[in-house]
Amino acid sequence: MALSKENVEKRMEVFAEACRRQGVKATHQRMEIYRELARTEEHPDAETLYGRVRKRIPSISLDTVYRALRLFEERGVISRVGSTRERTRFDANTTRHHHFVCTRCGLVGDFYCAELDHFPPPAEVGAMGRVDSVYVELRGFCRTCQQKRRKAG
Amino acid sequence: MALSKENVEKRMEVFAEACRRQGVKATHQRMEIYRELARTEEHPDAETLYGRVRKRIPSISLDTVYRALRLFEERGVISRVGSTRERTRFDANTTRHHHFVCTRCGLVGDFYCAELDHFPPPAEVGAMGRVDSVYVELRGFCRTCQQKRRKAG
DNA sequence: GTCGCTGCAAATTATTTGCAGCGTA
DNA sequence: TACGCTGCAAATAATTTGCAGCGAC
Repeated sequence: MALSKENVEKRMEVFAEACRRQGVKATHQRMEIYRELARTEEHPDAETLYGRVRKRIPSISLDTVYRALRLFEERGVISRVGSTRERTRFDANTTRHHHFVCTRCGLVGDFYCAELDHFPPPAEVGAMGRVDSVYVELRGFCRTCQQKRRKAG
Repeated sequence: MALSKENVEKRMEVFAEACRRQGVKATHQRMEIYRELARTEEHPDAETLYGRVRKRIPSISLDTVYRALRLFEERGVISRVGSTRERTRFDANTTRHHHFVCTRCGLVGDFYCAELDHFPPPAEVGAMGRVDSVYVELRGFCRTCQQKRRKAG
C-alpha cells in the first residue's frame, strides 16, 4: 500500500516546484504533511495524517494539518476523495441515475445513462473487490453560472 | 423544477407501501417530509426541507427532519447526493483517476480508465451546463470485506 | 398499557478562525 | 523589519442523542 521511495521523492519534487511557482512556503510542517500523504495509497483523513506527522514533529497541531491540506487542495497539489463536503443533499429519485453538479452554485441535475450503469469495471478493479453500483458525478458550470461568468469576465 | 402532481402521488404510494412492508410508521411528519422531497428536483438539504415542511407543520423540529431522512435512506426510500459523508479523505495522486470505495470498511482504491475519462456526456447533460471533469466512484465490497461476510453469513 | 415518534435542549464531531509569538527573508 | 506560518484555544456548523411526554395500536 506504500509508494516506493523513488515515487515519493518524485512527488516531493513536484510539490516543492509547485510551492516555488505559486509562492507558497514549503515549510517543514507542510513538507512532512505532504510527504505523509504522498507515501500512502490509503487516502487518509486529516486526523490520520496528523497522527503520523506527529511522530516526526510532535509539536505540530491538528489545525496546521487542516490548513495545509486546504492550501494544497486549493493549489491543486492534492485532491479530496468524493464530493466537496457541503451539507448533505437528498434525492427521492431512486431509479438508477447520475448527477451533474455545478461547482459554482451547487445546482444538481439528474441524468440517465445506461452505458454508465452497465460500464464494465476495468480488470484492476476486479482485484480490489466486487462492484455493486456506479456513481458518476459530472462536474462543471451550469448554464446560469456560465452566463454570469461571461458577463462578469 | 417541480414534479407533476401525478408523479408525486405515485411516489407517495410507493413510499406508503415501503413503510407498510418495512414496519415503519408513516406518520404525518414523515409523510410531509417525504412529500416535500418528492415534489422537487433540486436535491435539497435537511435545513431546506425543514423550512418547507414547517409551512405545513409549524411545530416540527429540525431533528425530526434529520431523523426521518436518515430512516428513509436506511430503508432505501431516498438517497443522498454524493459520498456517504464521513470525514474528508485526501489523495496526493493528481493524475486523472477514479475510485473504488468499499461501502463496508471505507477502503478507497485508485484505478485508471481512459474510456471513463473521455466518456461523452449524454445530450441531456449538455442542456444543464458545461462538463469540466468526470468523477466516478465504483461502490461495492472489497476483497477483505467479502471474505468476512462469507464467514459471518 | 406498551412502544415508537416527536420536540426540546444539550452533546458531538469535523473543521475553521482569532490571536499573539516566532522565524525567516 | 515585515510578513507569513504556527500553536493554542475558542468558535462554527452540521448532525446526533438523551430524555420525557404524547399518541396510536
